[in-house]
Amino acid sequence: MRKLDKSAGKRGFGEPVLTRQRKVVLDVVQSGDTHPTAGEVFAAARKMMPAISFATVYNSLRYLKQAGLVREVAFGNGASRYDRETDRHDHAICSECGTLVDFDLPGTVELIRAAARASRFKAESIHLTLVGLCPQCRAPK
Amino acid sequence: MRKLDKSAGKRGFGEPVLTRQRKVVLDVVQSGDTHPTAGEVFAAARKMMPAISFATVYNSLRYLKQAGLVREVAFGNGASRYDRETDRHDHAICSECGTLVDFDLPGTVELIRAAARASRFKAESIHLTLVGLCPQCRAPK
DNA sequence: TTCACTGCAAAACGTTTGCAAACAG
DNA sequence: CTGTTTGCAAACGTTTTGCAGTGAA
Repeated sequence: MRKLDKSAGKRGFGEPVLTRQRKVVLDVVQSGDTHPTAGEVFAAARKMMPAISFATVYNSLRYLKQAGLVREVAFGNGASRYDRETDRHDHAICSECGTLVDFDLPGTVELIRAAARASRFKAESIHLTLVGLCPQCRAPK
Repeated sequence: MRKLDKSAGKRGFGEPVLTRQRKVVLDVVQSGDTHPTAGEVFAAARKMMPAISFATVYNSLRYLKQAGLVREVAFGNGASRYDRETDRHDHAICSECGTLVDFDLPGTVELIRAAARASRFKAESIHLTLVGLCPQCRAPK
């Protein structure tokens, strides 16, 4: 799925244009398995490039997302979080500490088919989120 | 009318109260199988009670949600939508027209167990959302 | 030069909150 | 009378946008 470039016709063959700032933003998202919010990405990016602006971080995240280099995880109406893992996967969020982790559930092909049947939709993607207690928070104190 | 849950701890005594405005808001949410946004609820509520304010609609929705009478469906960072169906169920959202429908997927007990195992979380609830084309949008015009 | 990208500030959007007045018990 | 709820407006957090200036092909 190389679905880049929605408007800027000129550019070569759908190759992502990684400017310095976009590279910084990408590095931040990829440099850990946390799922930073845009604000957190901004703070981290600023340490590498003090002049970068909030808008550029947002623009970059949007660009990287549509370029398929990061994934946005929008959960509730709070701040979106950004995920370096771009393949299909599921999320678990801790109801106590807010930790968000990726995991992979086998059998999603079957799942998506069952969901499509039950909803009568033509399936494009399926999103599965588990809410519960993360290993740390479930541990007895 | 249903018995309300008073276990909400915070307030000392006093039954949860369905005031006129809360009743109107509840009626709006329950009077269709659409999943209105807070703004849409506000618009509809105004027709029944022209003096009702935006803040009251929000406050009422929050109240009704925690009283277990409506369910909030927060999807992405857009506006939350409100669902009269309070039992566990899944959602399908149309990528073309935005239609949101409820459906029920059998086997979610097994699913939640598998997800808990894969994530090592202690499961509380699981949310499954299918993105695709609704029956209308998939149909040839 | 050209054209996309950056940075800034301000707008947009959905939601919450502070407060005085209205109201229910 | 006491405590809750309302309505208003203003504040809030997140994201987008308008626009002038920058910088790379």
